[in-house]
Formats: sequence, C-alpha cells, structure tokens
Amino acid sequence: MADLPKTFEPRAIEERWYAHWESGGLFRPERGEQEPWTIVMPPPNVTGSLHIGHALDITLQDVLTRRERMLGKDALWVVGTDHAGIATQMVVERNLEERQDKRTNYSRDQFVAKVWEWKAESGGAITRQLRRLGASCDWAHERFTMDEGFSKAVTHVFVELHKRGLAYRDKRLVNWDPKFQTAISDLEVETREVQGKFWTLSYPLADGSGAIQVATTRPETMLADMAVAVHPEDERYKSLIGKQVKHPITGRLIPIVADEHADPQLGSGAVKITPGHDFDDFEVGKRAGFKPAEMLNMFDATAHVVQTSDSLIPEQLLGLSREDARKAVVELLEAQDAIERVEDRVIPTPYGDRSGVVIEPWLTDQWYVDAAKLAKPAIEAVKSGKIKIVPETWAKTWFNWLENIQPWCVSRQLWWGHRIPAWYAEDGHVFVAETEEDARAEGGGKPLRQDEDVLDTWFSSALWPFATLGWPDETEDLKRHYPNDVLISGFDILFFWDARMAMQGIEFMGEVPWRTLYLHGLVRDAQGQKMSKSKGNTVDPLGLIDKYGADALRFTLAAMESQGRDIKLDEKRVEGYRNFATKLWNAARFLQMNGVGASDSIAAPAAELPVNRWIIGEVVETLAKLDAAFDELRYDEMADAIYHFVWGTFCDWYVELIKGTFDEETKAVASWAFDQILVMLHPLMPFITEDLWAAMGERPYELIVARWPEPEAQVDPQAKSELDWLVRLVSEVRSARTELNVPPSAKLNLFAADASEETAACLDRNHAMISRLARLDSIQLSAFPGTGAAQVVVDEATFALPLEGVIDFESERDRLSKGAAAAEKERDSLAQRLSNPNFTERAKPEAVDKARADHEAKSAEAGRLRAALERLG
RNA sequence: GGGCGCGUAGCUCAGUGGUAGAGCACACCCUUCACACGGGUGGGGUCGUAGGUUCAAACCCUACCGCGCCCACCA
Repeated sequence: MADLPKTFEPRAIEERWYAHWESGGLFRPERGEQEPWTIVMPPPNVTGSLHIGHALDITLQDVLTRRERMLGKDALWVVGTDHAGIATQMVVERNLEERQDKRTNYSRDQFVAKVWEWKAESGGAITRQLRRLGASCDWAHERFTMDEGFSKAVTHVFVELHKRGLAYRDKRLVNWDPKFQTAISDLEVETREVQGKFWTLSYPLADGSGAIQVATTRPETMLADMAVAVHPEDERYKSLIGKQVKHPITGRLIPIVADEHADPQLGSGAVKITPGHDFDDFEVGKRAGFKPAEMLNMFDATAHVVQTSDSLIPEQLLGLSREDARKAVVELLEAQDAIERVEDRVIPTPYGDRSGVVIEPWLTDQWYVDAAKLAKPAIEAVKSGKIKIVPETWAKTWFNWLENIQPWCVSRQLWWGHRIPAWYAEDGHVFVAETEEDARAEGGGKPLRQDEDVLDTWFSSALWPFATLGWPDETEDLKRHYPNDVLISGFDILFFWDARMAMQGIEFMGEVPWRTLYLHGLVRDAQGQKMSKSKGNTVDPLGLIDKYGADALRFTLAAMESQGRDIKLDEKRVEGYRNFATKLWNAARFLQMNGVGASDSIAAPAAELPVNRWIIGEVVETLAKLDAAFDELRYDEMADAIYHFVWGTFCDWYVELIKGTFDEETKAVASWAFDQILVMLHPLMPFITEDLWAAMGERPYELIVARWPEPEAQVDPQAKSELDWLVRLVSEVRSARTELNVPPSAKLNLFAADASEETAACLDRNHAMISRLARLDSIQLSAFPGTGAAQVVVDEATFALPLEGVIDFESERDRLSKGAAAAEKERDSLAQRLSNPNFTERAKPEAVDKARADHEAKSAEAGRLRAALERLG
C-alpha cells in the first residue's frame, strides 16, 4: 500500500492513468460474449478545439459509458471526427491567404491534398483534449467522415436515395451564401431583425393611363422584376389585372397579375414580383406561368449585379454590389420622382450562420433530398415510443419540425467533402452511380463529367450510427451495436444531426438509430449569457481542468445538468467539487493510516456493530439512489446522491464515529464501504477514484473495469434507527452547546431522564462515540437532580447537561421556548386539520394516519419541552 | 404569427398536491492527532401577480407580468 501524499494533485495522476487505460485497452476490453451497449460521440469538427459545450456533452456520455462498462457489458463508445466541409476549407484557405496564396491557384486535387496535409499536421487537437477530460472512448477504432470506408457508405447512400427517387436534381431558389459561394440549407440560415426601410415605388402603366404603387424592402432587386401582383379581390386594382407596367429603370414591360400573395392591407396592396430573387416571388412567378429557367437573374455568385438575359439593366449598374446597387437604384428612382414613400422598418433578414453575410435567394441547379418522405417514419418512431426523447418536452419540437420539413438541399459548391457521385453526359443526361466505371457503363461509354459539388457535411454525419460500424458491409459490430442504446446531444443540433440520423438510419437500416435520445442544454456564463468568442465570456474547459482537475469539472457539469435546461457555469462550483475530491482524498489517507486498505470482498462483510451495520445499509441506499438516477438519466441526482453520501454520511459521521475503534470488523467494513464509494463515484470522477483504488492496496484489476455493485446487502432497520437517533442526539447536544456559548473544550456530563429501555441500551452501546462527538465526560441514566442545566429532548427522553453557574438562563429559556413554540405550532396546525371532517373523510387514509401520528409526536415533544422549561425555573 | 422553457433563500438551482431543500455566499465559534480546499453551529424564502379546482396548491387549471429560446415568406 503506497502512502498517499498530503494533498491531492490532479495534474500528477490524470495523464498517467489515462495513458494506462488507453494503452491497456481498458476502454474496450474483449467482451464479445457480453451484452453489447453502444453510444456514438457526436463527431467534433476536425478543426475544432474543446469548448465547454463539448466538455458537458462528453462528460455526460462518459459517465454512462463507464457505468455500463462496470456493469460488465461490452460497452462501445464510438469516437471520431467530422471533416466539416466549410469550416475546414476555410481554415486551409485562410492559411493560404496568410502566405499571399489562394485556393484558386491550385487544381482541385492539389487543394484537397493540402487539406489532408493540414489534417495530418493539426487536425487532431480536439482528440487530445477529449483525453484530458477522461473520455473512455474506443480510440482503437477512431473514425473520420472522409475515411475510405465511411466515404463508401456516403456514396452508397446517395446512389440508393437517387434510385429510390428520394434524391433528385432541381432548379429552384436556394439560400446562396455569396461569401462562401455555395448553397446552404434552410437550417444554416439564421434570421436576424435588421433596421431597414420600406419603399413605396410608383410604376407607370404601359398604356400611359397612370401608375401603380408597389412596395419593397429591397429596391435593387427591381432590376429583375417580372410582374406586379395584386390581390384578385382587391377592388382598387381589379380593373388593372392583365394590364402591363413599364418598369421605371429597365423599361421592361411586365404584367399586373392577380395573386393571393398580395396582401391588400400591406403598403399599397400591390407588390413587385422578382421570381429569381425572392422565395415568395418565385412561387408567385410560377403561378403566373413563368418557368424557373426563364426567371430573370441579376446577380453573380458574389451578389454583384450582372446583366439579365433581356439585357435591359442600364450599363452603369453592372458590377455593383448589392449595397451599391441599392443606392444607385434609389438615386435613379429619385431622379424620376418614382419614390412615393420611404418608411423605417425592422426587416427580418437571412444571414449565413457561418459566414455572417446576408443570404441571397439565387436560382441554381442543386441536389435535393426528399426529406418529407424520410421524415414520416422518424415521426412515427417517436410517436410509437421506439425512440424515447428525454426530456420528453422536445418531442413536440421534433414533430413540429419534421412535419413541416422542406426539401433538403444537400449539394455544396466546395472542394472539401464527399463529391457527389453523379456524372453528366454532354447532352445533359445524368448518371448517378457508385463509381465512374458504373456511370460510364450506364451511359454507354459516352464521355462523362463528374458533378463538381460535394455533399453537405450533415449528409454524411447522419450516417454516423451505422457507417462507423462498417456499413454497408454486414460486420459483426454492426449486428451487435446497431441500434445504439442512447444518443446524447445538445438540442442545438436536434435538426441538423439527430433528426437526420433518425431519417437515414430508419431508411437504410430499417431500424431506429438509438432507443433513447437525451438532449442537454447549453452552457452559459455565470450571468446566463450565451458564451461566444466575440463576447469574450467563454470558459475554457482546459483551463478549468488545469486549475481544478478533470474530475472536478466533470462532477460540476454533471451536477448542474438537470433535465436539459441550460447550465450557468460558475467557477465557484468547480472549486467546490475540487474541494470534494480533496475531502475524499483525505478520508482515504485517514483510513490508510488506520490500517484500512483494499477490501478483500465484493459482498458486504458480516458485521455486528450497529455503526457498521448502519453504514452498510447507507451504501445500499446510496446505490439504489444512483441506479435510479442512472435509469432516469438524472445526472444532478447522481451527483447529489454520491456527494451527500461521501461527505455528509461517510466522512461527517461514519469516519468520526469509528475514530479510535479500528477493530477487525470495522476495518473490514470501512474497507468495503470505501471501495463501494470508489466504484460508485468512478463514472463521475474517474481519475481520483482510480488512483485511490490503486493506493488502497493490491488489486486484481483496475477500477475502470471493476464491477458495479449489486444491491445484495440489506438495510438493517434497527441499526438505521439507532444511528439516526445517535445523530440527532449528538446534533441536539452540539446545538445546545453552541447556543449557550459553552466553550468547545469544556466536557459536560449528560443525564438522561425518561429514557426507554431501548434508549438506555443505545446509550450504553454507543456511549464512547456519543461522548467523543458531543464532548461529554459521563453519561448517566438518571434525571439531573439540580437546576441550572441545559436540556434537550430527543424522542421520549429528556437529556440534561449541567452547566453549574455557566448557564445563561435567559438564553436557555429562549432556546427551549423557541423549540416548544415551533412544536406547538405544528401540533396545532395538525390538530386543526384533523378536526376538519372534510379532511378525515376525504383525504387518503395514509395521509390521515400520518397526520395523527405526527400530531401525537409533536404534542409529546411540545409537552417535554414545556416541562423542561418548568424545570429550569 | 405559432411553439417551448423559465420566474423557489443574496447567488446558482433541486423539489413534491399534505406544514419549503441543496451548494455557494453570509454570521458566530474552533490551530480536536485525515482534511482550513477543514470542523461545529446559526440566520435567511408571503415558492412572479391575480383568480380558479381541491378537505388541502409552491406543486393542477386560467389569465396576466417579466425573461430566454426555437420555428414561420408579411413584400
């Protein structure tokens, strides 16, 4: 048994134990015969570094994984990284820019090679950081979404979806990001409220009979106007329907059409229609008979003005940015007095969530996935309970999103990612196939050109629960570990990732990806603000680990994780749990000094002494609480149960009680109970527990693979009530001492009056412990004959502590009166309730019985306290 | 415009139809031979507001006030 150093230094042990676990293959021992248990880690971006949100996510997963492993299961925690298309391409492009270089100086293949180079050099930062947290995942089979095998799965899925008619190419408006020059999905667009203007413009009728006023928030797009719409029932405009308008800047003749989209209440009631640059207008345009291919486009990929196909945009506007074009157009309109009104207004404006620039609706050919079809079984899976969402309030959000889902744009105009397996012949014919050879075969040997685009990163990560297990091959892992048991993710990726995993998993595996979906909240700063780099209020988990240890950080995050609500992280909490670790450490030191080491039995040792029988029962009850908390995924309750047991029960009472009496039985029980603590605490605090496990003695195996306790031992009710009584007695005496300002060093005599035989026996059995903890000189089973004693009431007995001359009668009278008054107040309120026939007749019988019993107890207590007050004189 | 969540001790949060809990902070005492990252004791809450249901509500219902988030095409 190694002597423990005086203080606990997390730094010194964390690295050593992690390396030991990993090199020893202890994260996934060979357990092919055992029941499998599976969880996949949301693959962090390969460009990422560990932030506090990861720390929470990883902690929650590791806690479950470690326990399942201790339960003896073949626990698999899949780990890997995501190629993160846009993010990674950006990083590499930025590196090039720093050297006055740029992506377009290279061929596609050359650039992609550079990305792989970057990944090899600096792509693994986050995986090192996961280790610092103690993540016990299966590194031996670490995956990457661009690995050959995984890529094969991605291609296969796309080809299959195409075959099944669930992936198709379409020309329609997409959310175009002019900064990254790629399409993005609806989910990657965030709407921000921006202060803008609402213009009312005057468009002259072509026949010279007047003008019609139209409203817009984006005057620059008028250059591609193709119609003016009015409501079919709007009396003001009915007669104009079918007439033409001469566009004030381009001179284009455009029709006035009837469409319900035009809201008579809004602005003038007439609206300009720009089908190529507005989602609503696109629909109106289609209804008005325009084909997407005919719709006018006035922007290039960077959102600068280009000539429309009818060449009607004035020369001086070409090449202008959106912003400049707006100014120029407004000036031109002002010059011809065509602006009726300008109002200030808050405009909901779409922004790219990564680029931060305004998204342009742009008419392009893209690949879409028929999400609505895939969504149906995913909705059903939750409805039927095949997937259980925790907390279940999120189910509503799940349904709401999936029921209203739009086609998913999956093509991206990037170089880094899974290239879309589609090939085009010169006649435009498209062949979708797993390989170029297959495509060529299908195309009859015609020359083919592969699609330039790559797939949305989320398209591939949606396959994570099965493609990491070897799919489409039918591997042993796949058979054993799909469906996964649980998925843990932040609710911020519920749509991006979770829902898409469910859709793809059900479509391709015929089975839900996981049985339970646990959603946790976001970590916020102590003020409740969302953490962001720009605000500078981020908490660096690695800094906290350096300062307080990984165990303390993990325990904090678990303790604060309650049913998915957001976590306001306060460093003080981490400090507090670091103190908890130190407390445990010192308890171990103390036990060690007294000859307590590793327990030699898994089952609770036989014990005679009440204190030992009691602590065994307390372990059993703590285990039950923990097991229940695990079953319900209540991390706060797990932390709470073990924290209070270790500190409030084991350290504060058991260790204090057994001080000085380390007989063989006590040593055996203390060893066993402490071992149970280490086992039960290990999922939350793996490092310190593993270290203490080793420090306490020779072990046949590491704690990480030790067995989670089974509730074999019993709670002894007798011992429980005896120790419960003892704790109350000691607490009462201590309280009286403090309130009466008795110096801690003074030892008192205790007289017990009215003690039952049982109480007398308890006093006798435990007199040494009671005397030490309550600082007593002697205990006598008789009423104190004199006056001037402090008195405390515990159950039926009244105890007197003579304080000859020391006692302050006033203080003691106050103290006793306060206690009596409190008891009487409760007694009276219970009496009142019991005198109400409505209560005794209608309330549950248990409630009535309990009220009666409580009433009796409170009456007796009040009586004893009043009697004590009398005696005081 | 829909949907969700939250408002409980100074702070951060649990909580259950039957007389309010924890941690931290605070006050007082203690250099007791594991631990001052400690020990002991204590103060502190009309459980957002107003109604309703009930024998009984902080817990259920309704409305309102305040805060936050998500979804949605009001040009």
